[in-house]
Amino acid sequence: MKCKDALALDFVDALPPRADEAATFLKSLANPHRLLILCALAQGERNVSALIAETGVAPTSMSQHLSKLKDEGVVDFRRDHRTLTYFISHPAAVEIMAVLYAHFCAKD
Amino acid sequence: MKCKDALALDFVDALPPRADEAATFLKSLANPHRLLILCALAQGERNVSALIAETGVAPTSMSQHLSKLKDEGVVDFRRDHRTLTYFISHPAAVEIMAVLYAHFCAKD
DNA sequence: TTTTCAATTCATGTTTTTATGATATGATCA
DNA sequence: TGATCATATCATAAAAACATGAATTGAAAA
Repeated sequence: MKCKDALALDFVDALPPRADEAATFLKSLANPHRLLILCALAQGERNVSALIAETGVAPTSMSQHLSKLKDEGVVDFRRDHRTLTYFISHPAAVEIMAVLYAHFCAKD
Repeated sequence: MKCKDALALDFVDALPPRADEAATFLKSLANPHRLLILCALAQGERNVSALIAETGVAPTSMSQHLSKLKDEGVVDFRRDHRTLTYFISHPAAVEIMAVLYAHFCAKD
């Protein structure tokens, strides 16, 4: 039995009871602007102004996206002087981005 | 430099141009019913009736979810007699479920 | 060839997501 | 303490997602 098969059988049983939770988490990543934000944060922590400049997302929209990511535990922030510095706080987010990278960018 | 760091720097550059595509794909997984469907299909191919019985999702809703998964290339089907047999056709879907399993089920 | 059955499509209403402009907070600097 | 700057919240509208019942398709069996 291959490792991959064992894994498949495993999560097939364990995931359904957590489907709501898992779907809510996935949904918090499933937006192009939030992926851009997370790509920026994957390079290192950033304050909101830097994220706005780097991604082109409008300020109000940025606040809402960050708020949603924070609610879901994907990011967190710390206050630095007058600015808020955000960073990725959920390792699964990075792992999922790695899967997306492997399948949407590294194919060729 | 660790492998993880190299990966991070890599997808940070390559993913943004594909953010729309990647987000659309993630969105197609980001629903509790569709996760249930995919967990069932991860065990092996299934026809629609079996999926309905196994997941408790209503027929019309099932059709719509399968249609969305098919549009995004996550599943495909083949016609067997009078029934349609669906199966997972996108390896990234399984990889993402594995990440969800690892973080939402295998913590304890 | 008529009926049956698996599955889809249609039509509709509800909820959720997203964007945007205006306003508010709250820390800092003059 | 009054102005300024970073960021968040409010209010609203438009778009997308989701669920459900009714009608439809199309292959197979009677």
